[in-house]
Amino acid sequence: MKQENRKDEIIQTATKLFKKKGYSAVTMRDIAKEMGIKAASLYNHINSKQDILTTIIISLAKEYTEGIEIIKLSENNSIEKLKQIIALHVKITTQNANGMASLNNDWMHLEEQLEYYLMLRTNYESDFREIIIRGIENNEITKSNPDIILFSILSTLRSLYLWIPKKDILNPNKLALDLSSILINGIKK
Amino acid sequence: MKQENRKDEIIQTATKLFKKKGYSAVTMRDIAKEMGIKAASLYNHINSKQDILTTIIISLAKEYTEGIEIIKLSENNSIEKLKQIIALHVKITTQNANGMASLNNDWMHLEEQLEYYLMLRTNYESDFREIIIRGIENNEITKSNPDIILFSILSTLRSLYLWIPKKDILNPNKLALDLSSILINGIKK
DNA sequence: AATCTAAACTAACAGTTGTTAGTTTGATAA
DNA sequence: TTATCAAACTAACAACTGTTAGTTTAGATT
Repeated sequence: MKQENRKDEIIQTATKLFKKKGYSAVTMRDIAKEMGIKAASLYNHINSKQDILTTIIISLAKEYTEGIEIIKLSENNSIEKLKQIIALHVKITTQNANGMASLNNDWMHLEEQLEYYLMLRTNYESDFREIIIRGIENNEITKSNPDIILFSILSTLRSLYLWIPKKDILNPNKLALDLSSILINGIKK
Repeated sequence: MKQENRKDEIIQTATKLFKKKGYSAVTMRDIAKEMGIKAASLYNHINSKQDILTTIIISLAKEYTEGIEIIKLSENNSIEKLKQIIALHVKITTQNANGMASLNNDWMHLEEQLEYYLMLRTNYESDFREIIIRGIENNEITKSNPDIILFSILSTLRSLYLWIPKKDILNPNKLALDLSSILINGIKK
């Protein structure tokens, strides 16, 4: 039977190169060279370059969707839910920092699955926004434009992929706690 | 004499397309088509595709460098300096949101000027970090890992280009104030 | 020993890429 | 009117792109 782990190697290698130069700038020959084989050989394992990108992005998008679904349905208060969202991003990004680069920067090169991806993203942002709005209503969160709060937190979380791989400053749990403190309580003494 | 504003039109058009699809995915024929001319005609005004990218990125990077230089030398306290940095990002991004996409996502495609760009970026981050560290020493800022504070604020500011163009929610001054409040004081009531 | 098969290979394709060379156009200045 | 010239054009290039077809290799199974 076909060894699925060779396919995974290709996806992993592609993901690494996509982070470095972006999807469009990486050629099939680049990916093959990195693995020590010829470009044509890749097609014994994958269908197309486009398929690689789709695999990377959609699987990550689903992880986020499933994660926030659980948080949304939990009984916690709003601040607690925000902390869970922060931990979710730290966890997924720690596991696959390279893939997060594609999710953030190359989603527009999806073709058949572009619309589906956008739906997942819109839903995710809606769920997130809803948690913030409920927090303001419950007097847990400062009365302020929910979109600016959403944007501010989400931007930081979406950029984690750039920082987490750097000289493994911290373990993921400590990072999630520190981030929660800064994003929720601010930095002013 | 050569009309410099035609060159500016090309750079502006390219910047818009670079934001949409990234530098590598945009062809000279794309840029020309958007302007209603042929690709070869672009070369009456610009030297190369690479030159366009360099112009976009280096001019923005210099704006940030000059901005933080002034803030660094001012007599304000640390919190005030942070507010000035936030206002600087809002101002530059409001003026050229499309260009910020290239600065954030396509800097790795710089060639001759890559090293210079990286120097500017490293210096900018060092100045920013130094302001945070002084703030902690002065008891203005919570004792916490300065790199996480830096990362958290800078990620939000670097993502502004994605949000500012959206349905002009706010005028820049109000946005800068709201952002300062959230980033500095947090969101917890 | 013979067969099978996953996974590599070589060779080639049709289309696209950034760019150059040389030419035409049309408005302005002499 | 004529000359000038910025800025468009057509045509072409060599290199590179994703992908396919057909072949070889080498280890495992019969």
